[in-house]
Amino acid sequence: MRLFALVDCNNFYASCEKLFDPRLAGVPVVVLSNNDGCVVARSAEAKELGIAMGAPWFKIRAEAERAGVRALSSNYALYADLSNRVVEILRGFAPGIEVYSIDESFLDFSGFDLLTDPETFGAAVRRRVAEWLGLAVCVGFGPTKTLAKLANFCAKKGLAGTDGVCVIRRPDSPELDELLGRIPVEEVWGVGRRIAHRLTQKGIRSARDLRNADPAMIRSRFSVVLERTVRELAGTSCLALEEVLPDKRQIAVTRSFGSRVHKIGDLTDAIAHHASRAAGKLRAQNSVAALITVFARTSPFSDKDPWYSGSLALPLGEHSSDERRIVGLAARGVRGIYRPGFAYAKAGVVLSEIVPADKAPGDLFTDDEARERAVRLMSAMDAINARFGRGALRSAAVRAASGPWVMNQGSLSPAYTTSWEELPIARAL
DNA sequence: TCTGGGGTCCTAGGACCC
DNA sequence: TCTGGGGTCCTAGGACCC
Repeated sequence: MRLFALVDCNNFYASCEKLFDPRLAGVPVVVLSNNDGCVVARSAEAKELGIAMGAPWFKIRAEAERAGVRALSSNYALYADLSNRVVEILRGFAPGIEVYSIDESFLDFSGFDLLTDPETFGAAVRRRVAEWLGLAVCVGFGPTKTLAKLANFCAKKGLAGTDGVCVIRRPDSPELDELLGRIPVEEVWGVGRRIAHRLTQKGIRSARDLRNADPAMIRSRFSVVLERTVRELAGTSCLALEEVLPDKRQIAVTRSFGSRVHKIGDLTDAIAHHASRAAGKLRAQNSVAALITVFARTSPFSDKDPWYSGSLALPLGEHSSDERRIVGLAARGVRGIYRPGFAYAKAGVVLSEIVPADKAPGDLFTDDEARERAVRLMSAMDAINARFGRGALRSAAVRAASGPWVMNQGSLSPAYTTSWEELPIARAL
């Protein structure tokens, strides 16, 4: 019998913020996306107030602040560090773990004796994360990943199970049948808005309806992906635990600007910055890329400003992760996409045709010695920046972050756990 | 004034091959 | 009059996830 668990942190970003700021206890808290654009996380109190996920902050700000809501800029240094700590704790519980997202992990207990029932085990996981980190998690167990995810949903919503733990043991039990009947089909993992709409038109409204659908029909009318979801709901495990996350095949760094950009110089600064970040991510996974795409666009929301979107794919000539090549080419590419007279709202850099550095095809004209020197230079640069901070040593094309393109972060909390200067201080009263 | 960012997978269709 | 069969590769677009 296979057994998966999905562990998911409650209101993760909002909980991380509350962890270090006692003034936020009991206060409705929302965390905003980059540029303080949209609500991407809400504390229980904020959900209670009916604040919607994804709501543009500028639209709801006045009303939310009247209701006492505190809004914070996203602090990814903090969330990533706490996420790693949660994962370390979970590793102590499970023989296999897949880190599925910053706040969710799948654990695989297939063929493993839990020594106790899953309910007790799940409670132990919750207790340890709460004691060691002060964060609340919910745990869902199921014979497939899709059912574990569903069990987690039920635990979170209090639909089944108790105290944040829900166990789906047998895919064919009458209790599960009843439960699935109460869950709308769009809550099933892999069913988004579009597919939910099409399914509903066919009379498939609940998770039970979807489980009972004919897999062959689903495959022909929808896709093989949805067919797998149907089979997983019925208890046949189709999705394996992916313990090692594969190298990225595409690396993107894109940002909305803090305010509109009009000048090519500012646009070039932004793109050079993003290219540098992307190249750093590329080297961090020990890969090289052959293609850079740069793009810039105006706001899709504005009725009065004319709309424009330009992008350009630039071959690097040979696979590379050399900061100088990537930043230089991206910055030159800006000349190809910039059109004067537009109010640019967003720009980005995408690296693709990525392969591991040791698998990069060479060609007759490759200067192996120069290439080797570049590799050593990049390692030295990355080592220096790791020690002295990002941007301590950089290409001259990457200027200090200033200008209209720099993103808004009106209310950024300290990097409590990753910077000596920002460690929280406890004082006796 | 102000609306996020970063990914993956699958499919259909076109171009091309013998 | 009558016009095959089988395949690969690539790209764009659509869908999903957090």
